[in-house]
Amino acid sequence: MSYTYDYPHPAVATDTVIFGFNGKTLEILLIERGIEPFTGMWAFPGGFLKMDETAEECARRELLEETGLAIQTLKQLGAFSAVHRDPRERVVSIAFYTLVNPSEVRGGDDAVNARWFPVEEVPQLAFDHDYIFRKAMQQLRKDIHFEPVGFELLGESFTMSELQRLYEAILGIHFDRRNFEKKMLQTGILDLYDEPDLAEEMGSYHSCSSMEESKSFFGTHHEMKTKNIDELFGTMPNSTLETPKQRGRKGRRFFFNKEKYNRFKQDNNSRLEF
Amino acid sequence: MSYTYDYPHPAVATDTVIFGFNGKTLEILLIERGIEPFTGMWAFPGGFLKMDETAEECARRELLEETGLAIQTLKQLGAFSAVHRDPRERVVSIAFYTLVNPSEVRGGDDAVNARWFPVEEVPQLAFDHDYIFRKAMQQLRKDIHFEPVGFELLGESFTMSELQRLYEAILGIHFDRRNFEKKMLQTGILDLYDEPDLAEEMGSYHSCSSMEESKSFFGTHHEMKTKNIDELFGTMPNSTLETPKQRGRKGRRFFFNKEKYNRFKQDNNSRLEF
DNA sequence: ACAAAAGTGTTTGGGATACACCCATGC
DNA sequence: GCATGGGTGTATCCCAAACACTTTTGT
Repeated sequence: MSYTYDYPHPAVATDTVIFGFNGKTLEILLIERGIEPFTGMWAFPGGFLKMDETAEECARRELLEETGLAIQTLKQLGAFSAVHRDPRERVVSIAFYTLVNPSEVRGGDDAVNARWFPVEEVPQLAFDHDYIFRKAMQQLRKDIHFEPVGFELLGESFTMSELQRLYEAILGIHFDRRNFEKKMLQTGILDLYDEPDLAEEMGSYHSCSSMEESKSFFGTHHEMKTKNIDELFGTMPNSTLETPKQRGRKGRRFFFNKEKYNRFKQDNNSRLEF
Repeated sequence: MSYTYDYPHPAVATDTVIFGFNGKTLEILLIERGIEPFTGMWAFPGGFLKMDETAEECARRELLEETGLAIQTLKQLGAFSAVHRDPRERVVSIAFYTLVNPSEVRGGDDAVNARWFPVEEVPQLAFDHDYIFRKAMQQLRKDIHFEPVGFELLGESFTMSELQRLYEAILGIHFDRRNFEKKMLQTGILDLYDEPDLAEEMGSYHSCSSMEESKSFFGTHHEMKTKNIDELFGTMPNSTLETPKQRGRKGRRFFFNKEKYNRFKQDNNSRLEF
């Protein structure tokens, strides 16, 4: 079966950058390519658009097929249309990004050829995915200032320092603990989390974030270092990378109150911030 | 001649939202469709992607062909991929937006079926262009906080109140004159403009902005009102719409100092603004 | 002359920043 | 018991916001 057009048509594909946060480092989910071109290289999950689905639906479908992840929210990064970005034929890719709570995802890890990489240790990627990755990082850093994207990376509840570490990992800067907490609470979009069942909550908490698991999981690819990441993280203080133990203590837990956020959003719609 | 593929390919097109500012209102440039579908309706300039050009090159080319505008900078809005957004065939459109100094554009006005519309008076548009327009307004309002997009809408030099009216038109809010000036000057990206030749400067200034020209130009379409615009501008104070004369007085003129901006940008790269 | 816009400073309040000690927990 | 992280309050500073009168220009 073949499809004929009066004018040449490019192929249209989607690619998705999936960010995760393991309590210490920000990571992205990559798959290893099994076919040409770029066999053996790592790339973002994605695939070709079907004629009866939107780009976002396509990205969601490919994500489910390739990584087992069922994602609700995807944010569009934009279209990438360099003429020779795919050596096979002309392919325009619409890229998305999303943030997931790692605990929901660990199941997909043992899928062959799909793995999380800390953003500081991303290998060279297939196609123009290095470029897409840089754009995704920029976008994430922009968005986190205005949208509660960060909370999607954490579990249903989280401690203030988990949240702070997340912000520090994304933005690459350090905040004063007390000032950070004050500012976050002042927004009014966080509420204290009454642990519904302490054992259960702590159980899932540990299962997705203890250092032992993280270490064994990230295992052997600490030597993979690329230049583009040095550009991105050149100004990042080492502090966020040096403290090995950052989880497991008790503390007040919070949750993201969506109703309060929606009200907050309406109030702060238009303000001047050159 | 025809083109055959093993899998169905959507067509890929671009559309461009062109913002202009006439000293009082924010406008967009629309073209009237001469062919099916949506014959007679207004739409954004755009067209189909060629196989040897990027999406941005395509948008630039179509802009030149359809409106005579030679634009350097286009910002991508994103891809629009609703399955039935074009009744002819599956078309994915990559939308851009740009801001132009109206004085450079007035020449293109008399082209039949291309006209500027104040953003408050945009008619119903073809395809999903109403939606694209809303996205463009949102994006512009976001971007103006962080990027010096506004200056592209003004001439080489401008007065502080012209700049203020532009910000007020885009954001739909009112600023205190003195605070606005202080804040703008504090950024350090504006410099005083030494008029190179007073007569020449004032000449081109008047030629693109006097009220007489604006009035005759916008002439007869003040009755065109759409709901989606009411949504966007529901909270806009009437003040920006009621004062008829807002130009022509002398005053200190400024210009946008790109070198200073670049330095400013590097310094303020990462800051916390939830 | 009159109307509209340009030019100009100060005060005040709130939010951001900087900063240090004690306590609880886990090892 | 030791190390790590959790919990907590205050003083300062800077920026944003509010605010009015005089001068200049255009008609």
